[in-house]
Amino acid sequence: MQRTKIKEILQSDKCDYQVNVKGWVRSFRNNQFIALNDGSCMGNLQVVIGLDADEQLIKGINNGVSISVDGMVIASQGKGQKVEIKADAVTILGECDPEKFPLQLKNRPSLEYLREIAHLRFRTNTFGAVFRVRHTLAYAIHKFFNDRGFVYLHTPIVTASDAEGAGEMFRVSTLPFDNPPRNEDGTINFKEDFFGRATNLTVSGQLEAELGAMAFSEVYTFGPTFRAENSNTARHLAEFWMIEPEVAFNDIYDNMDLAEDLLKFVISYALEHNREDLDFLATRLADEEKQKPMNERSEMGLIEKLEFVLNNKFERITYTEAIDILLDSTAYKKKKFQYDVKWGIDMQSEHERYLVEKHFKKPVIVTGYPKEIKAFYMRQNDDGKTVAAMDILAPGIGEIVGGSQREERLDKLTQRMEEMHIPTEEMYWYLDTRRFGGVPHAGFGLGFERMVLFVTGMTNIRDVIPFPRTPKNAEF
RNA sequence: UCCUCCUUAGCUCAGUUGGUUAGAGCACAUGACUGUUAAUCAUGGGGUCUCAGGUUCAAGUCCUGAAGGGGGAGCCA
Repeated sequence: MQRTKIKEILQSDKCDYQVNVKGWVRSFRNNQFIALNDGSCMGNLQVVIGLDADEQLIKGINNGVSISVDGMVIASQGKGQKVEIKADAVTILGECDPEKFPLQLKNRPSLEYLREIAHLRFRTNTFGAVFRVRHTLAYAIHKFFNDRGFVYLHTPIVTASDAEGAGEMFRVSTLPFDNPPRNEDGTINFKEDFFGRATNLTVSGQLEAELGAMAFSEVYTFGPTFRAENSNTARHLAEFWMIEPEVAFNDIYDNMDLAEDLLKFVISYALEHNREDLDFLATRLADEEKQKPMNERSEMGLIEKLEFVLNNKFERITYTEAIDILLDSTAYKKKKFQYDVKWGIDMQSEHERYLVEKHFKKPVIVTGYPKEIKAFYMRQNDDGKTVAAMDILAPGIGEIVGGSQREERLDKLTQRMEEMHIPTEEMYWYLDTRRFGGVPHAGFGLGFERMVLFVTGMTNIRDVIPFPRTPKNAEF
């Protein structure tokens, strides 16, 4: 008999039909009631075993065991669920030694502990919900761009350029570590390496995406990104996923609209398709908040927050306005900021948090940053001081999107590259787009895990990627 | 990388001013009960108190160092 997904059975009120279900035992009560979960949804299906069941079978049914059940879906006699399965036959597919099974759900294992057994944590309610939502968000991103006629461009994972200066890179090499070929001056001879040159894992697909946009008009990338920074925070990973749309003929304002539309679309898509998971995560978050002192609790629940974001326009301010707001704040006047505020600084996270969480209390798009603190490819504004950059700051997360209108004027671009000591000869392929039919264009990078954090209400980025890679940690 | 806190049973955590045999809940085993919802009740087994030194008559408790983890910061998405 073909397997029926538990989600399908729980979603319908239909009764009195024969099914087969397979899944993992979450709890076994009273030698009679199995709570069975197959990952298709949050809820467990109650499987009822007759009291006359085989003793060996009953002994074998522990938490974590995988089973196959044939039986009749009936209206439940007990409270707590509409339907249940009266089992005719139960087969144990894979046993699970309860003495050794590290996942004991009744102990409410901590997120930190579950991170150490990340290969088993999918079998918990929290991580089940998180990764179903993560899937939905990934799908919604592709749907959003596909519906708008974007081409999904696969930019390379292995790259030779270190142009963007986005951070420390992981070297890709097949040279022997202990005895690499050397040049006469003692430096390593990468001409003998696999690619015939020094190569690294990508830190961004943007530059390549720009090339695609100069032909397809609108493209996006969605792939893994690698930063070898020694960052030990709840917001950083060495391997993370990034979405980078790049659109020809767009200016910075179109770019802001696109980013805001994208974020709102994927949030609404998740609310629509993963409501049960999000409700669970909202409850989990509310429980966690109860542990905190009053003044640290957030004013809104998770669902409320997501709906608020959907229903309100993101605040749009310039960097100069942002600095003025900070200078005018009581926090600044009472010297609450650890770092000083003045025009030209790269805003610290305490400043960004003030703007987003205290002043505006919603996502804020900041534009027009000083050119000194931004990348070479950003379009220079007429004031000669600022560039057409935009960062979207989200409450609780900080920078979730970073983007800009790109400098399409060849002379201005090469001049800026020279000022910042970026080799223009090596970057000929990038500059060619400005030489041969270049157009104004804009794009941004959206950190996927940061978005998953925002939507799920989780607080540590290591809990929203299946197998986190961070300094000193590449287990599993 | 910096600051700060933590590490006690398989898990979550108590452990008093340094003082005899380190406790609880859950999990596990055995038995009872059987429409349960983190089932319940009884009984039982389970400890290199993270590791290495040190102070002391005596260290889970105090000191030094190391490892791992949390929170905050920097870098950023």
